Amino acid sequence: MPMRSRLRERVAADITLSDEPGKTMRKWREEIGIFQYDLSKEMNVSPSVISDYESGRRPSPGIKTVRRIVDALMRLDELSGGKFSKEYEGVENEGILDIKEFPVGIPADIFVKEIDGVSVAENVPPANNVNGYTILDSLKVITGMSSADYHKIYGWSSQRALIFVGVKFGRSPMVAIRAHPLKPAMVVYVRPERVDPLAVKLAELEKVCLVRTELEVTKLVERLSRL
Amino acid sequence: MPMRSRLRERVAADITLSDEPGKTMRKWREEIGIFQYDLSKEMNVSPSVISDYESGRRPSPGIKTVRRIVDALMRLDELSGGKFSKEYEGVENEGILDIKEFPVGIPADIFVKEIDGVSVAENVPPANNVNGYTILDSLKVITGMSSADYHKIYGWSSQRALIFVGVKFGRSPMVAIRAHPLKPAMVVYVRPERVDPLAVKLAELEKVCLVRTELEVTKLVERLSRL
DNA sequence: GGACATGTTCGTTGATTGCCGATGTGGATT
DNA sequence: AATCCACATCGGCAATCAACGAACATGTCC
Repeated sequence: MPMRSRLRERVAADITLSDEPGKTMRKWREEIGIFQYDLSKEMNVSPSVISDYESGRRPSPGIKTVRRIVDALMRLDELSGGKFSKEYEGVENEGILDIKEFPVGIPADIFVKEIDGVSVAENVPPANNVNGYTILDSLKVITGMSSADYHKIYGWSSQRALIFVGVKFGRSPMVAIRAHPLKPAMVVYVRPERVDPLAVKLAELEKVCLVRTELEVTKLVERLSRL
Repeated sequence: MPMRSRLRERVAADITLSDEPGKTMRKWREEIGIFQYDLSKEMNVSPSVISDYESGRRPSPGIKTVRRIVDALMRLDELSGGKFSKEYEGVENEGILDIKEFPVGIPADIFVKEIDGVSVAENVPPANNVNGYTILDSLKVITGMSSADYHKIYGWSSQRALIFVGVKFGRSPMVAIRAHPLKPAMVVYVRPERVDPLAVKLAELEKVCLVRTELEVTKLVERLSRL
């Protein structure tokens, strides 16, 4: 239900961090092109409430209020054809199949259980929390990504699971991880042919926990999306 | 003073939009790796305050509070070597020299005055507000940018000023604008040799106001940064 | 002038926040 | 068992927010 668009986040951050949140709220309302009245009706409040915020009488609204406002703005934009939200979709990257952040961290063991995962490396301290995941086409990542783009894999949190599909033995992904300065909390191989002992050794060296799963990718995405 | 990093915005949005802001706050504090105590000292409050938020007793903190927390987190990360904030800098794009959003919209006429601009096109309704600007190297934009990346120029608001440097007659930039579905509110040419009448005509057709300035780029950036 | 449309200002009321300090807890360490 | 450490819990008070509705201001279009 809580749709996660970049626009939504951007507007929320802009208001939250503004010195004059009221004026920032107004900026976005006007940019989207709706009236105080309509916004207030969408939120089920009286129009004066909007005006009070925008004119600065309430200089530090609660985040619940900000959220209601942002979501109302998004809905109204959607109704009028979503001219706005559609403009702000990011460009997709070839090798990255999916990338998400969790609003709250998830304990590693629960994450593993949820994807029917089996731990492969042993000498790894039980990872704490997983804050997000990235699903990668391992071939495309290795062949087709410029080194400058590598950090994109890590999204907003390095404490994440990197999920590789199209893995044969799992050597190259671990080598790539070894080479990169940022380390994930967890690496997942989806239906690998088998797992090379070297990959395991590298995982232990880097202290990332290495997991394999036999789930299909589609199934995997579905499971992850209801976390 | 208010530093504008992508990480900062991301954390702010994440907390503001979270169903459980407390848990989200905790997620980030732990990810950065600091204790409640240290965070509280950085904010000059007692440690129980942090705990109260994180444990959810205060489910809708004001944005002033969120801001203080986020900024304290950023400062603490900076102190410990900025491991975090540095990871999240975006990749630079060749043709884009600078791109910023204003927290509140700025009336177009004030914007023009601020950069010693002179209006060139006439039959254009006085633009409303300018919400941000992008400074572009006109040559590189035309030769070196893939069409998929074009939307990046518009950042977060299409109601913005596109500022072109390295302009000869100003034909190609206007042609490019004509071709693209998104239109800026204003186009600025920095020290053009002269302005082609066709460029003016296109500007009038597209209803974007066209401005020239004789300011140096460095000077321009400086002026814009204190808006 | 009159009738809308859009937005502002303000007094008020109840709910919630912001903050503190004291006290409690569960786990390491010694 | 004694002592930290990191954090949770709670009562309580002042400050602020959330929301309403009525009155007020400006435009602008007959």
